[in-house]
Amino acid sequence: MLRFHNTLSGRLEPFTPLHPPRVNMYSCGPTVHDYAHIGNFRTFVFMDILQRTLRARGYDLQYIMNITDIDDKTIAKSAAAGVSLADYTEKYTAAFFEDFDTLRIQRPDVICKATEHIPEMTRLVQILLDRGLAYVSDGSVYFKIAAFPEYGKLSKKDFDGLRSGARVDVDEYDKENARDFVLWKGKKEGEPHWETTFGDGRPGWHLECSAMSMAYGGQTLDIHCGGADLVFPHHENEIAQSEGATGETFVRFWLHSEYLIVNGEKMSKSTGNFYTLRDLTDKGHNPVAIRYLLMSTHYRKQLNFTEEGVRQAQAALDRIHEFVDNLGRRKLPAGDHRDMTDLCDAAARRFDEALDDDLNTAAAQAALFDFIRDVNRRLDAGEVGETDRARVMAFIGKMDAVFDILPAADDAAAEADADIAALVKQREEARRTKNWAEADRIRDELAARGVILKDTPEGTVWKKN
RNA sequence: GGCGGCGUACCCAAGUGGCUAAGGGAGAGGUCUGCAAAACCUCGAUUCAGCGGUUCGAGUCCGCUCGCCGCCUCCA
Repeated sequence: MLRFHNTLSGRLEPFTPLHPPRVNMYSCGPTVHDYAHIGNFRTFVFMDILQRTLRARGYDLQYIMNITDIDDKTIAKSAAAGVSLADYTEKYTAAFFEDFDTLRIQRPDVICKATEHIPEMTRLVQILLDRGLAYVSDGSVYFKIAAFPEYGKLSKKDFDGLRSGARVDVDEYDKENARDFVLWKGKKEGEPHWETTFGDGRPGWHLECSAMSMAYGGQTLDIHCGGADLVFPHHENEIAQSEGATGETFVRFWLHSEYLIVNGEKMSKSTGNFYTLRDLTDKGHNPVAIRYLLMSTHYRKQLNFTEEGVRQAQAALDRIHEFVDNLGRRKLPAGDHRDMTDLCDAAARRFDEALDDDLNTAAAQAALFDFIRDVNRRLDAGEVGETDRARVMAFIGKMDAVFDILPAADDAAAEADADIAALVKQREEARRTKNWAEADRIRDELAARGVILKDTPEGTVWKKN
């Protein structure tokens, strides 16, 4: 039984979609004004585990993600760079999905850009105006929080005091209440704008997620997720806009991932602890190790990202890879063992139960390592047959459908260096004739090239360091 | 000030009242090996920030103290 922590209730709840097996899931994507950083990817890896788990459980998932390609930052930066907004955001949108590939994050089924959904947004604004939940002021349209009593239910904030009391100074816009948020920003000189019946301008940030998520996922979404920092005000505002317009529950399950911090403090460019994925891969870190590290802490707990952590993750990853390689090249007798069948079944069950429990990836990793140790023990004892191997690999395949941490087939091919293979063969011949001096010479030569040799009962295998 | 979270071995990290506190890294032994390396196996917390309390029983619940962090403004 799959269950998730719902931010709305603050509790773990059994997950059931509104219309099984269909699941509509929306997550807040990037504002494409720069390269995404490692903190962003913590959240996107979490979403990746979420979508893969849902698919592994047989759900017919439609995963929707937006691209914010118009906002203050994108407008300002594109202008500063002297390129069009579209050209500017296209560059960083492409970079964003390149990073997805690098981290093996599966792409959403629907990727929607704000600028391509202006009609959906203006329709939503008009409905809110018609229903008295929004008002025009000084050319812009604002959502009237006082008209939506449930405002604050997601972030557990009480705005009663603020509504009647102190009014914060509002310099630029004329709002009835300081907490009212902008739906539609009035036209400004030099900024992109669209014509509407309630005034020319451009959408406010919160609007796009309500409009696009409902356009693709319907009035009531099964899951909406994002980083914890979006709970307020972004998601709170989405609820107000959406439920205000439809009168229906907007989202049934809200899932939020906690912050990633770096070296114990919040990532910021000024303190020099700000990493993009590219910074880390340039330093030689394996992106799959980064992926592994990002899923080794539960998503609702802060993760302190360090390069030492990446190294530890790489070591853990190596152990898994080693296990699969070793199992693959062993010569095994035909047949199977009852004990091995039970072992595989139990591992698969434990792995699934861990993920079912609010995506407990750390516990799922532990299940994997326990399994690896148990199989290694039996391998040493000669208690693993060909059929057992197939069962082990079947579980490994199931695991990797969610974790996606095993080497891709073409990775292995890329490593197949004929020159190295020839030297390894020469050394094996030297060893066969007990020409130890020559064998050691070749070993040293390869070591100098970063190649590590492993003399196994099945022959010598090698890998690049 | 309001809301929320965290503090488990040298490091990372599970644990959502009840058999001997998962797992990974590092470390220490051992097996294999021509020697190595790699790999594999084994061993590592009478103890869960501290102090009280509830309970037959608490790392797990309650209270207080100390330390750390997030949100309350754009932010994954």
